[in-house]
Amino acid sequence: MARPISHPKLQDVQLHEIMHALADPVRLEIVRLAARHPELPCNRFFDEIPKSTMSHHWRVLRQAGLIRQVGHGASRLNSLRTKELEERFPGLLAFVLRQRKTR
Amino acid sequence: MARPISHPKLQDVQLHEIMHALADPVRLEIVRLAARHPELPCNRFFDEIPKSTMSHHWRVLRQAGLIRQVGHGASRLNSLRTKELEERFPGLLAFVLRQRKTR
DNA sequence: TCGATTGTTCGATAATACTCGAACATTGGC
DNA sequence: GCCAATGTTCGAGTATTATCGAACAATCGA
Repeated sequence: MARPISHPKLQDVQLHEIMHALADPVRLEIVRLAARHPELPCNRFFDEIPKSTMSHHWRVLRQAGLIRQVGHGASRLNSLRTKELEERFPGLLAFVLRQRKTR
Repeated sequence: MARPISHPKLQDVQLHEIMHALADPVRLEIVRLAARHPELPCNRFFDEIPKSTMSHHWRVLRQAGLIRQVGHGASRLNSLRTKELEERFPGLLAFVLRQRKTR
């Protein structure tokens, strides 16, 4: 059986933890792609980055409460926790997604 | 004479750098206090934190473009770069200041 | 000029984070 | 069962960051 994937309650997530998760260009790009591509597998669009590195970034985002991972076959489908984030950090996603990709 | 204090142009600041500067509870608190107290000296309200540590945090915020420091006597007065930030990262300050102090 | 105030800089230490290869685990198809 | 696909975990190496005392610099008032 697949082990359960643990996600924090957003109520327990502090703002500085969110900021830390977003303080990396790759993770910002992941968030932007996840916004455009619901149920995004972990390695799509990131062929040049080793999968262990990607796994690390996904875990940081998950532990910060930004994304939710659901096992689906051999894959994990990643989705932004849009609604929950809006309740806990209103305006956060809108702000991040409004920004252009960092040069 | 006082050496000039260097501040980045906000156009050169990238989002992940802003996020990194805000990924620390002390610095978030500094920003919130700076919003309420324009021209805030570096060590006011932070008696329990060593001044060298505070100096470090102020520098991080300054280099990320979040605050501007102006020499004033033996002090440095710190102010949020509110207007410039709103142009470069619209909604950022509003978002941060909307959040409660992290528990 | 002396002393108090304010803050920076330097150096050391500890902690944390990023990257990535290798090995392992899980799943689904054949 | 075997294999390919997907992703995690582990460990190591590197880099960045946080913290803080001590020494230094600048300013102002007496």
